[in-house]
Amino acid sequence: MQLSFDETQPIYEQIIHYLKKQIARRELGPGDRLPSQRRMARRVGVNPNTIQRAYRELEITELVETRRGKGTFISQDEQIIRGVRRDMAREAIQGFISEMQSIGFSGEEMLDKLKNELKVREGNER
Amino acid sequence: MQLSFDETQPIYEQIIHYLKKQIARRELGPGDRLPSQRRMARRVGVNPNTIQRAYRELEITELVETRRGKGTFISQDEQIIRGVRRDMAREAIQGFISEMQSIGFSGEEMLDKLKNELKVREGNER
Amino acid sequence: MQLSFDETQPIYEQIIHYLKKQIARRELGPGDRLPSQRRMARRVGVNPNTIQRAYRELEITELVETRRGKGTFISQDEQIIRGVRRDMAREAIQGFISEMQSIGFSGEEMLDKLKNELKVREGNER
Amino acid sequence: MQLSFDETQPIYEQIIHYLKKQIARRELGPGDRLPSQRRMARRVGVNPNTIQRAYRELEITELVETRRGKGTFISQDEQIIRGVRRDMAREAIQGFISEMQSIGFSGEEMLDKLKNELKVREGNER
DNA sequence: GTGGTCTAGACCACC
DNA sequence: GTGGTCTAGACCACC
Repeated sequence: MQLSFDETQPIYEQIIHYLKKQIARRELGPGDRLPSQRRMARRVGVNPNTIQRAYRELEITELVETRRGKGTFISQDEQIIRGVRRDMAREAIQGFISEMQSIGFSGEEMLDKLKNELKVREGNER
Repeated sequence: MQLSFDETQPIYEQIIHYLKKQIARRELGPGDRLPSQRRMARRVGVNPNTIQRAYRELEITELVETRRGKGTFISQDEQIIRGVRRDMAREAIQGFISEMQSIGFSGEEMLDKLKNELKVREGNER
Repeated sequence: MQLSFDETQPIYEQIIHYLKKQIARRELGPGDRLPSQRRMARRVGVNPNTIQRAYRELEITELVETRRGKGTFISQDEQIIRGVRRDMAREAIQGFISEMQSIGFSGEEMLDKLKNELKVREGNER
Repeated sequence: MQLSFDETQPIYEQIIHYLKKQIARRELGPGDRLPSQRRMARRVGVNPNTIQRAYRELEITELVETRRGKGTFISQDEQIIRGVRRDMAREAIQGFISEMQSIGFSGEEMLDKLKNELKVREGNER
C-alpha cells in the first residue's frame, strides 16, 4: 500500500480508496476481518486516529461493520460488496470521458489512444 | 468556469487545471492575455492571492509569463503549448488504466466498458 | 540570522539565501530538520506565510522536503546538497567577473584588487 | 542595455546601475548629455516616469545635473566621476568576499577559483 | 489598472 | 505542534 503524503487528498481517503480496491478485486470478501486499527496504523505508518476515521467512513456507507471488542469486518451483504466494483468502474470511466472531452478529444480518439497505450504496454511485458 | 469548492483539491489547483484545459482546447493560445489576477478573482469568487498562486505555478512550468504592470500571458513557445494537450491526455489515460487495473479489469474489459459508455451517450444525444 | 529589511530583495528570498549558505557551509546537512515555519517566523520576526513561501521554493528545487505534520527537512540526496556550495560559488564568481568587466577591469586587475583587499583584511585581523 | 523585468530589483535602479557603469567605463564623461527622458524611455521600453525617477536619484548623489529645458548632464566634478569607478569596484569586491566567506571559502580558495575561471574564459576566447 | 510582497489570522489534516 | 490553504487587506513598482 502506497500513500502519497505530499498529495492533497487526505490520508484517510487514500486508505478508504485502497480498501475499496481490495474489495473490488475480491481480495477482501464478505465477513473478512480488517486488520485492527493499531495494526493497520503501524503497517501504513500513520496515526491510529487516521485509520479510525477511514474505518468510520466505511461504516457509514455500510461497507464494513464494527463489532466492539471483536474488530472491523467486511459487510455480509453481497449486494453492497458487488456494487463496489461496479461503482468504482463507473466512476473511473465517467471521469476519464469527461476529462478527455474537456481537453478536446472525441470518443473515437479516446478509444484509439487507449488501445494504443494498452498495445504499448502489452509489448513491454513480453 | 466551475469550481467545486467541496472537493479536496485546492482551489488554486482547480484553477490551474481549468486553464490548462483551455490551453489544450486551444481556447487560449500563445501570447494571449489571461484575465488580470483581480478580475479573475472576482469572476471566480475567490481571493486574488489564490489566483496569484495559480498563475505563479503556471509560470514556474513556463506555461505563462507575467510582466509587471502589464499582465499575465500564455507562453509564446509553441512547443510548450502543444505539449499541454498531449501531457494531459497521457496523464488521463495512464490514470484510467492504472485505476481500472487496480480494481481488477483487463485491457479488453476496459475497452469494452468504454465503448459501451460512449455508445450509451451517443444514443442519449440523438 | 540577519535580514536587511531595507533592501530591495524580498524577505523570502533572503531567507532562502540564508538557508542555502547554511547548507553550503554544512551547518545544515542531509536529513536535518529546519525550524518549524512558526518558530522560524518568530525568530526572524516575520509572518509565517513568508517563511512558508521560502520553504516552498526550496522544496521546488528539491533542497528540502516537507512532511505534513512532521516538519521540513533537508534533502537526503547528497548530490543535491553537495551541489549547493558549488553552484553558489559559481554564481558569485560569474557575477563578480561580469560586474568588474562591466566597469572596465581586466582579469589581471580583478585579481590584483582582490589580493589587495584580502591582504588588508588579513592585516586588520592581527 | 538589458533589463530583467522579472527580477526583484526595481527597473529604475537597474537603469541607475547601467548608467553608473557607463560612467565608470568612461563612455559617459563630465559634461556629457544623457539621452532625454522620453528618448531613453523609448529605447529601454519603459514608461518615462521610470526614467525620471532614475535621473532624479542620480541627481541627488550629484552624479548628474538637470538644467531645465536643456536636459540632463553628467557632473563636471572630476572627483565625483572618478569616484564612481572606485566605489563600484570596492562594492563588488567586498560583496564577493563576503559572499564567498559566507559559503565557507578562504581567501586562498577565492583567488584560486577566480584565477581558474579567468583562465577558462581566456581559453574560450582564443 | 497590473503584478509582487507581506501581514494577521482563520481553519484543516495529521501528529 | 506541524505544514497547507485561504481570506482580507495594505503597500509597492510600473503602466
